[in-house]
Amino acid sequence: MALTLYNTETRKKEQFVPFNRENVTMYVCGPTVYSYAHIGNARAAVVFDLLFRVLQLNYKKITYVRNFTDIDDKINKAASEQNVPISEITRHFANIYQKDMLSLGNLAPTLEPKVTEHIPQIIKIISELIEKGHAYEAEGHVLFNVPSYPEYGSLSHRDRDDQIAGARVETAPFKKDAADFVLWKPSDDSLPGWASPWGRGRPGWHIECTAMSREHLGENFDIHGGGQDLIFPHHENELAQGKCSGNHGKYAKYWVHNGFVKVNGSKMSKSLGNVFLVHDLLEKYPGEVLRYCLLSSHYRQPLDWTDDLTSQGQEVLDKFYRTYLELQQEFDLARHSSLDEAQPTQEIVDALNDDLNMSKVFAVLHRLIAEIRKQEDPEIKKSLGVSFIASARIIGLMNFDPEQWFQKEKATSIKIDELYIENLIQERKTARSEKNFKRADEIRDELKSNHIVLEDKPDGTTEWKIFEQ
RNA sequence: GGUGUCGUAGCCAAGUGGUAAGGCAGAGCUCUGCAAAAGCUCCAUCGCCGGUUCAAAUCCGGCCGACACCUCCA
Repeated sequence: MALTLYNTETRKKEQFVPFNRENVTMYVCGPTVYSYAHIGNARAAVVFDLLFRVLQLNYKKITYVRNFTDIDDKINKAASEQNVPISEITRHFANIYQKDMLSLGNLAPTLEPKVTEHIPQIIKIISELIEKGHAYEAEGHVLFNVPSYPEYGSLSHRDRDDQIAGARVETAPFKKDAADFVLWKPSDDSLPGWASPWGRGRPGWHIECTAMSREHLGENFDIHGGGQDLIFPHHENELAQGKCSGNHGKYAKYWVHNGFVKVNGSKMSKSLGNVFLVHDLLEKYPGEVLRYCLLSSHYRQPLDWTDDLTSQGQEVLDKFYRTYLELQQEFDLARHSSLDEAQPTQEIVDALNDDLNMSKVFAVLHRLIAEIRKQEDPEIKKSLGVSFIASARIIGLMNFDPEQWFQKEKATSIKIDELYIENLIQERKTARSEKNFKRADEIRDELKSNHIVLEDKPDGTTEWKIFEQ
């Protein structure tokens, strides 16, 4: 089955046909780096990482660009509050972002360009826009003139006339049209700025993505991604700039947008104090659990972040790793190269190609587990097992050695005295061999009251793990 | 006011015309000294009302409800 994607611009699921099969291009709006990434930022990163992986299943070479926005008024504000240069803030949080995204099992994009490294390209595009009559200078600002581009609104499907009625628009007096937006704004001495034909200043919000996508992917590229909130005005404006400057074309061929993360049914916002930071969540859950949760509903649907969701994620991942562990113990998979060469099953690939149908993917993974469990022929079992692991890995899960996975769980939260636990396990073993089940149960209970649960394995050993609450 | 998205079991979530995938939780049984794991079994008629059709969760209309964007935001 060929890859199909839902295109925001046409509002349809379309078959994906790249401009160039030899180099598929994708640009995704990355973070503005002035604080920690929250779980909503993470969703976008995970969704497009998944798409990156799916593209790799279909094509040899993918160029995936995800930018860092490192010049922005929020950054300026943070920098002046802390009395440090903006680069100190942006470098710090860009680093954290990269680490957090890695923890979630995301592959690194091909390129991660920064806005401040593309000022000349930005100035060039703005100059082109002015030359072609799509932009004008006013009081040190340069603005894009929306009426000069009749197709404006084609991406977000908004009719300008209908918008104005109830919208809370504060119009700057120097705008020719209320919808005009800033391409370049002046900086006084207290603000970061760059020399330009219009004086010292800094870029507006949307122009950077036009410049960076053009620099690294060309004037036309295949996929443009981001969160749903970016459709308007960010992507609409970006598209206008892209099509009105340089040569003409489609700009981006497929616009793909992921849905929002909600928290207990309502929007995540600072004022409600319900913003979950990836950084904090990683203290409590393995990155793969968070990844599972983020992938558990279709990427275009809203995702409600709840305790139920994370505990379900933990259960499912444990089940996956339990299967992996059994396979590992039976076949010593790590010793063989079979794992590295293994491919996901065709059914999984088809589900992914169908606009990233993750529910189908998980259904197949669970079915594979059941088949593995029941399979008695070792050769068939091994082959199923290898397919299962390869299939889970293609979506960015099962990157840990299974023993490491369960070991890691032990290490989280709650302070543990391993020696104390091991001693009690020994004592219980002795008690059990003497049929002193009363004492054996006492030990189980005692550990249980300390959040430790014991599991007797078929081979006679006893393992322990921590349970919450 | 404009523009969209959505409403499927306790929870998560597919399915978009032919009589409801999967998972989590739960219940029962098997196995196990106990517990866990594993296996088997059970657990919905798809927000409401009306229409189209031989046939609708799936198409159309109306209503109710939730959410988002139109302002910085993934």
